[in-house]
Amino acid sequence: MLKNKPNRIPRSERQKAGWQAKKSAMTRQAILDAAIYCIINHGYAQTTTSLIAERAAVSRGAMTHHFPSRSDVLTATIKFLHERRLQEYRALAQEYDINSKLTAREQIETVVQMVWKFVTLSSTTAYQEILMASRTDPELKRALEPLEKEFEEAFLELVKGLFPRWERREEIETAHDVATFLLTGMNLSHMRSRKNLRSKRVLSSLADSVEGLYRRARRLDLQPKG
Amino acid sequence: MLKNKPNRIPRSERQKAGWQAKKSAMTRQAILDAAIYCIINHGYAQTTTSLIAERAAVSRGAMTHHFPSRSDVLTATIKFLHERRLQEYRALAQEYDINSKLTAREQIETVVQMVWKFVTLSSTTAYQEILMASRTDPELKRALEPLEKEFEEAFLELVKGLFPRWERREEIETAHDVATFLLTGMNLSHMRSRKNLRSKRVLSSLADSVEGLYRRARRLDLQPKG
DNA sequence: TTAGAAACCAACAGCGCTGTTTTTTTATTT
DNA sequence: AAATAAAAAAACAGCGCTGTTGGTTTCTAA
Repeated sequence: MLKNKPNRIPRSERQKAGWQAKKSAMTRQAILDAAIYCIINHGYAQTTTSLIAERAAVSRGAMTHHFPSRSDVLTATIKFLHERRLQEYRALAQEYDINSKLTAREQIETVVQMVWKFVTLSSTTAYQEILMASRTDPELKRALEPLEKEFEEAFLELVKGLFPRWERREEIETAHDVATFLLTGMNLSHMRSRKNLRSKRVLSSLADSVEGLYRRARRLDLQPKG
Repeated sequence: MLKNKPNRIPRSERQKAGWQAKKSAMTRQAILDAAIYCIINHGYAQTTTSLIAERAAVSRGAMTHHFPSRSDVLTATIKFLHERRLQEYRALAQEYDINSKLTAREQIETVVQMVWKFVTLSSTTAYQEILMASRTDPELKRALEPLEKEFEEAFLELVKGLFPRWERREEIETAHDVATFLLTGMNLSHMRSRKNLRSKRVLSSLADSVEGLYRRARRLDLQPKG
């Protein structure tokens, strides 16, 4: 949804130099936001050009001007989503800042909460829609591949930054993999019965796993000739 | 693909009583098989009626006779898939039969392998396509809900059958949840680097988790006043 | 063997989506 | 202020998918 429709912007603003470029960027952004909205609320396959344009409050023709074809919009959208997810993750890492006075266990539980929060974000839903679609869409797959790789690396780096005393790459990477896979899988499952109870137990078991990996890493760090 | 095209069946067979019913069941089955094939190879959204009919080597009109609308085919397909998945799981449970001479750890590793095998089956891929589509398709969601519930229960029952000595419901259910969520998530992730190494480590960590839950359950079983 | 039912097939009409073309509006530059 | 460029809008044509209709073949039962 285009929050600042150009014709609603005061004349003073609209006469400044560079206004056209600003306006263009605005509608471009509105289109990308709308595309993500549609992917989340209607699914990837149902995200048609008309639907995006309508949501962005832009004519389809205007959209064509910025993105000649449907796949152009969607390619740009996945790149934008990629950036947004990185940004959201960094924000979460700050929000769930690990207080150094916490015990190792408490720190781990905090990070598990954080990853869970991230995995249940709507931008993750959008990503999963795209990931699933890419399985049977070669063009999308090609566009997504480098982003996946980059995201994986950035994600791991961030987690490592959260545990500065956790030096061994092997265990922290495994812990990270276990956490994301488990929480992603849990998020996708509907758990049609006793959802709260079960998810609580799963989260606790996950913290146990990570703690086990952490202890092993500490042990091997202190006594490197294992 | 209709393997036994009616006109290729010998006259002797075709003159038996009840032949028409048999033929009808055959094409119905061919349609359902084709639908699953299409969902796996083209994705849920791209699974059109024409595509299914073509794959099943049946005219679209014939298909209409069995399933008046697209959603009729797909509803029948998810029910069929549901049965097939239960059946495949039972088959795996037999194939990976737990030898009672194995240690607890070995038994656990075997079951982890089994669940991994199940999760990477193509029928699971089909299921995930449907699950994902159901998120934004209310009709599909309604049709899927009871099946999900039933499958969850049956799945848990089967796992419990594999560990007769593991009595406490709480831990075995958690172990089951952890295993399926983790393996589902891993299967969905592409792991763009060092896939083999990482997945091996994740599997081993999963076995550790399950083992931990198992040991706790044994402890609490033997000493019930904890 | 024949009437009627079941299964199957082909063709059509309506609809929505995409991509293109044409026209109009808005901004920039000299 | 006029010329040019950029942005936005509207209209159109082609295509594939769905559901429907009318007709043909194949089976069953009297």
